[in-house]
Amino acid sequence: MKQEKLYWPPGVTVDAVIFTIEDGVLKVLLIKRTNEPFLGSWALPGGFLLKNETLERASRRILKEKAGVANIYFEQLYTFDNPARDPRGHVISATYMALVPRGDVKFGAGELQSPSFFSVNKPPALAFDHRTIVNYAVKRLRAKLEYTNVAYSLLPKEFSLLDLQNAYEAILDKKLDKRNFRKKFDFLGLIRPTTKMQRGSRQRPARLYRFKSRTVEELKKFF
Amino acid sequence: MKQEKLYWPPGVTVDAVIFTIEDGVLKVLLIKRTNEPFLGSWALPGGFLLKNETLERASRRILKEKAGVANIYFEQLYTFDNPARDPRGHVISATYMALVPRGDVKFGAGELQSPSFFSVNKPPALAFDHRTIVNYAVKRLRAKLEYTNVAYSLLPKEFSLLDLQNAYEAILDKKLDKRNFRKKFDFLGLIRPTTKMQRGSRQRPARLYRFKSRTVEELKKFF
DNA sequence: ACAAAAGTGTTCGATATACACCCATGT
DNA sequence: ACATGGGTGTATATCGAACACTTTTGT
Repeated sequence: MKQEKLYWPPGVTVDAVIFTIEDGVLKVLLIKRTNEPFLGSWALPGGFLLKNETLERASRRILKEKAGVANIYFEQLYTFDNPARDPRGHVISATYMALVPRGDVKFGAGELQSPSFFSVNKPPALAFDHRTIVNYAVKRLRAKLEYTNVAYSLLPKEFSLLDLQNAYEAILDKKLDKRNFRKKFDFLGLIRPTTKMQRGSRQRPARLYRFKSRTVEELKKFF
Repeated sequence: MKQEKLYWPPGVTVDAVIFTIEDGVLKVLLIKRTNEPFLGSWALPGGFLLKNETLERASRRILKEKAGVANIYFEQLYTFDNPARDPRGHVISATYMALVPRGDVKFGAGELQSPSFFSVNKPPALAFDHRTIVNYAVKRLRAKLEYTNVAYSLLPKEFSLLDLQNAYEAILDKKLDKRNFRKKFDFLGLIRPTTKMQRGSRQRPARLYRFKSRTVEELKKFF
């Protein structure tokens, strides 16, 4: 190919927006950068592709390294390539969104980057264009919640109906009516009651439920 | 950074799925490849990024070169990087979807790649993973049609209600009820009648309408 | 007994769907 | 006159939203 000289491969990174629900709040996993640029800033976990690594494999690697989780729900979001996004030059970032139950996360023992979850409502200042990326991810997650069953991937295997409703309320950022919420899930048939009850609270124990399917399904409508 | 040697920038290309409506059918622009690999196959217009070119700039360049259009609606779709998608090696492709009124398209005069529109329902065999990309784009376009006013970008400035309905039917691939369709648009208030009537048919002339806004707007619901 | 969350139905308004006939024009 | 698409309303079904009290448990 004659024009070979014109091709100029930009750097390719992957950044992961890892969401969880903690204390009834939607949170995102951030790490403290130990390299320039933006040394010391909070940022999304991510990095350059390794040799011959695909975008998806790189995302899985990051999920494993930073959050100790595998085989969870994740999907590609968008590829950001604003020329000003990286002071080092032309670096494009393919971004992924992952959803994890808080209890499944195990931060690496010798992790120097102090990975922590932050509320998406009051996050610290972020490196690069990561604030934009988080906002985009939240928007996508909201949309997804309305026409799929992805909520299963944020909750433990067994959960009360209030847990479920709290997750929806945290993500959609609005109050929902308890009776209508339960009616909707009843109608959708996505979850199944177990025989177990929630333990350790000092109120009436709630029945625990499970999602019938732990793979993504699209629904007609939702909320 | 110590791990520099591990970074291996893959090639980065852009491919454009350019849709239009012609003869009441949803069509996609394809070119005949004049280079290896897949020499002689039909493919989406696209190519490697030029030096310092952003993904979006590259998409605009391709739109201009292959379809002679600028300032039209387009959006990023997805970044494909299946390792088997390109026989030359690790090449990732950021894909864009563009919507153009058929009448606005001007194929380049000395164009060797015979750009032509093909129905998305019976397309020829396509190079690389372009069939997958087209299917993905159709799905996105359908979804978009249901909660935005993007239809404006597929139609000429002035159009009859039947033109509009035909566009929706072509994309959604189902028949719609004429009265309900008009009622919906009436309710949504997206279009405005002009004083002009359609000329040159041998039936009763239809009133011509315009979209009130030719920028993308999100709606609550749609079809 | 009391505090706290669990659990449970009905009414009403809005929206979606189904459906058929007369009109205006060109040939 | 006739063929062709242009244009118009109503009735029903479905879905979403609003709303409050009794029950069960732990302390």
